[in-house]
Order: sequence, then structure tokens, then C-alpha cells
Amino acid sequence: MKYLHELAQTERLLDRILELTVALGDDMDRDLRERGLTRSRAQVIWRVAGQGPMTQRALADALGVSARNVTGLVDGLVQTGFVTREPHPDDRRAALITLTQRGVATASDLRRGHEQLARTLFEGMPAQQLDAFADGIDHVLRVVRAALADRAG
Amino acid sequence: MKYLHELAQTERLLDRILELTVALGDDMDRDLRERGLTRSRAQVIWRVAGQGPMTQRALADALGVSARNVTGLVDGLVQTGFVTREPHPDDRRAALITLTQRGVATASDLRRGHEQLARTLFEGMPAQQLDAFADGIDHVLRVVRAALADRAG
DNA sequence: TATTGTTATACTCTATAACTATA
DNA sequence: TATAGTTATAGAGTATAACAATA
Repeated sequence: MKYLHELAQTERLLDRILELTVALGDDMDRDLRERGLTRSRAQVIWRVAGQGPMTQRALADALGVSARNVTGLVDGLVQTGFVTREPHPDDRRAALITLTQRGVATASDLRRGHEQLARTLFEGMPAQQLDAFADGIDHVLRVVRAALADRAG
Repeated sequence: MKYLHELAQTERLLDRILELTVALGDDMDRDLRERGLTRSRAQVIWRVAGQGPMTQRALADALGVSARNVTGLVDGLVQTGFVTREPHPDDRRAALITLTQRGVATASDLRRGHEQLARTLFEGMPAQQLDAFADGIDHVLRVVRAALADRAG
């Protein structure tokens, strides 16, 4: 019976991890929605803010989605005033996705929100527990990555 | 400079947690896709398997989505042969969403997959580390839940 | 009157395939 | 020929509002 008990324990832990993923996602979605953004669109802003103006092709590769999808995401961001399509200096086929003033300001907000979230989540957690927690995350992350690579193989 | 350093450390930890949520989601999506399911539809099967035949209204409340949404999810599950709409014995307005043979078999597969995932993720993790990890998850989950409740007002 | 679930309508994310303009 | 990005088409999740059938 020991085995069954241990299994139930790890399953409960898995459930809490899954619950955490949902709760974290809900929290972010709510925040983004207040800014007129979605998770996918925010990722575009995040990338462009980090790497500077880039083509849609580069965005598609970075995000791991189709070129068509990026067209739609950028359309939405242009309409809502976060980015513009600027002509590429060397390639007339391509456009450089560039943050507007609003886009830049939003990227700063997202950055601060990320810092704030990290602070809120881990403040009051002793350094020792923080380390143990980080080790656990790394362990699980490695396993999941390996499983994904295995299936993709 | 100590503060900045610590902040960067917790931010990296947050990044890994977010990366884990994405990786776990991708892994589950791939598995579900092979079964002809999506995450939303699998949740319907999971609920009905756990609680027995239920109305769409009950499903909508349990999943926290609109009644319209459930209509669409059930439509998809009926078309793909996982559930049927059975007449409710006491209320002719309502239908009881019921698992087909395929639905029951799939629910068992999902259950086993959940056990297997828990086993894979945590096997080889010493009990002590497991406890520390669980504490960390609980801590973070409590904070996020509190943040969500706070915003919800 | 209130509730269950549908139709009507709309937005977002996502994909493949065909096509245009340019390299 | 190859590449960047669009149009065309399609499927899935999500929402609100109006409505029919029933409680």
C-alpha cells in the first residue's frame, strides 16, 4: 500500500502544479486584458522590445508559429496602436515591426510587472527554501523537456 | 547592488516557472491531439468521468465558461464520438452529457496518463526535496490565488 | 418569471495552401 | 529559385445577446 500512497501524493503535487499554471495564466490574462492585450500579442511586444525592430519572419521563428499567424497578430497590434510596419531598408519584401510610443510604454509596464510578480511570489521565502524550490522546478523542467524532445524525435 | 542581484535571481526563477507551464501545456496538448482531443474538450470528459452524467449548465459552472461555449464543446465531442446528449429524466429542457464507450475508455487513458506523468516527473526526486518543492508550489499558489481574489474584488 | 440550451454574431489564435512581390 | 508576407479558407475557443422551450 505504500506505493499507492506515494503515487497519490505525487499526483496531488502534479495537480497543484497544473492549478498553478492555470492561476498564473489567469492572472496574466487579466492584467493584459486591462491593457488591451492578449498573451500572444504581448509576446510580440516583448520580443520586439528585447531585440529591436524585426521582420515578421523573425517573429514567426522566435514564437514558433506560422507566418500567417504573425500577420494576424501584427494586424491586431497595428490597429490597436502598439506597433507599426516600417519599410525594411534593404529588403522591400519585408517590414520591420517597430514599437510605437504606446508600445514602448507598454513594454516598460510589462517589464515592471514581471519584476513585481517575481517579488510578490518569492518575498518572504527563505533563501534556503528558494534554492530547494528552484532545484525542483529545474528537475521537473528537465524531465518535461526530455519528454517533449523524445516525442518530437 | 545586492538587491538588484536578488531580484534578477527571482526573475529567472519566475521565467523557469513560466517556461514549465508552457512545456507542460505543450506536452499535454500533443498527447491530447493524438487522441483527437483539445484541452477544453478533455476537461469536459474529465468532469463527466468524475461526477457522472451532468447537464451543460453544470458543466458551464464547473468549467467557469459560458453556456454557449459548452454547447460548442459538447457539439464537438458528440461529433467525434466521445459523449452523447441523453434526455434528462426530470427536466425536458436539459440534456445529460454522458460518456460513450469511447469516452469512458479515453477517460481511463487520461487517468493513467496523469498517474504516469506524476511518476515520471517526480521519480528520482528524494523525499526531502519533494517536500521542499511542494512547499514552494503551495507558497506561490497561495500568493497567486490571493492576487486573483484581490483583483476580482 | 426563471432557467436550459440554442441561434446569431463577433473576436482571437491557430494552421495549410496558393499567390504576389521581391531577392 | 527562394523568400517575405498576403489572401483564401478552415477549425477551435471564447463571449454577449436574443430567443424558444420548459420549469
